[in-house]
Amino acid sequence: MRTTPPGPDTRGDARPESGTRGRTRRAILDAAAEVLARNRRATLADIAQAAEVGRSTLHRYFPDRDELVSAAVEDSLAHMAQALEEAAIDQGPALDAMRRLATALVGAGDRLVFVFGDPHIFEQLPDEEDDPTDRQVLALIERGQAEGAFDPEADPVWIRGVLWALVYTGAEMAARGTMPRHVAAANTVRTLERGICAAGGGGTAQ
Amino acid sequence: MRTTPPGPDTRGDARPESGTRGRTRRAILDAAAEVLARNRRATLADIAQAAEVGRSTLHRYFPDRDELVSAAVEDSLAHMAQALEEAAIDQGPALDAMRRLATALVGAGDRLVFVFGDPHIFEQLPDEEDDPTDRQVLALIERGQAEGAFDPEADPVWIRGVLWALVYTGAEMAARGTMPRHVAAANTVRTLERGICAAGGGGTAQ
DNA sequence: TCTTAGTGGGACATTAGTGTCCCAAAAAGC
DNA sequence: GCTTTTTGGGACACTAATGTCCCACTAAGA
Repeated sequence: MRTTPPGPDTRGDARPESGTRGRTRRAILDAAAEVLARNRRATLADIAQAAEVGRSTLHRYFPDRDELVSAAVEDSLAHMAQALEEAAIDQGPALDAMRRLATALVGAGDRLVFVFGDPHIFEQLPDEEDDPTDRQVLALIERGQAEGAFDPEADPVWIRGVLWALVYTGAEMAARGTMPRHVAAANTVRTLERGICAAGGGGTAQ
Repeated sequence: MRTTPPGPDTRGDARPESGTRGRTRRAILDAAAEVLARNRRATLADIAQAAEVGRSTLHRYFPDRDELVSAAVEDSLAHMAQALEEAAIDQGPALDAMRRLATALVGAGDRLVFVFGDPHIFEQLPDEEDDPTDRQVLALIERGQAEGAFDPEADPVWIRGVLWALVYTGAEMAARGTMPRHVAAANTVRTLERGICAAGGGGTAQ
């Protein structure tokens, strides 16, 4: 007599990820971010197909759509958090830190587009204030302003918005194949630093 | 005996928009852009409700979802085209033209978010190359580079991407109430001109 | 090799969204 | 005022998407 039904073993947290299961879960989450980034109305069947997984397998891992989306969001945020971790943005000059950050985030590609491309998802993120990733970014911005590296007159919240928007643009262009990733990253950094104007007479700011 | 069924009169193009019908159509298109900008999975019922219109009325104007979306996209593009027209971006110094353009577009708000926020919609726009709006924007960028106002080393396509991204950010913040519209527009222009760095030591490009 | 975990796919039931039709009532236009 | 247009809502059929279950098959691991 079998006591446990087939399918992924969810009881307890003892085994975090057993080989096969881990890989399947990965594949599904990756596919979800990729597919949903491009089409918010994609069906579960679309996602399963992209993950090269049966639709029933997908349901085995994520009982319903909401759970899948939540998990994919969480996973994507984790990816970004790790990219941010590796960029060590609390170290060195703020300008350099920002460069590392932008480069790292452009590399996060689809996941960025997925999470921030959909206002609906975006709005119901675990309170912005509480998100450690966001805190770190804001901290960097404020540090940069204090150091005199970033525009002191601009609202930090605005700068954060700009940062995400430009990184998003870079990630999107890279994902779309408009330009190779490293070029996109370089452009992002360059634009962050000087806008789109020529070196000399650019900022005739009021 | 009545020969014409109730509902909007679509025969011929004689009468472009009879008062009531025009207003209803407007309301639906506005609501569609607004609602879809915030939630791509919104249902027709959601849109009808936002437009303060019965679901059957909505169907009367737009037989199916695809037609509604197409019409809403077209309408939004028309709005932007008009904003662009009013900005007269082919006149005066490129820098000034860009300021006018950015300001005008931030004002387009939801419509911008609607059209450019969804890669799925965005990708199936009438060939980018053929879109006159886009041509004008690219022309402005190239003119700006020729005039020495815009960064001559940056790819015009990249600059266009940046322009849309920052305008989008401004529009979103205004729509979300984070800051009043005119502040958002000012921030957009300022960032376009000088990035996020302080005036003096900013662009230590590479 | 043998056992077990994990999978794919088919066959459903259920639901949510879509699209159609009709009719009484409200609004617009005269 | 009266006529015509337009509307909202209900009832409906239809479809796509979701979620559940089962079973045979395969890959992984002892």
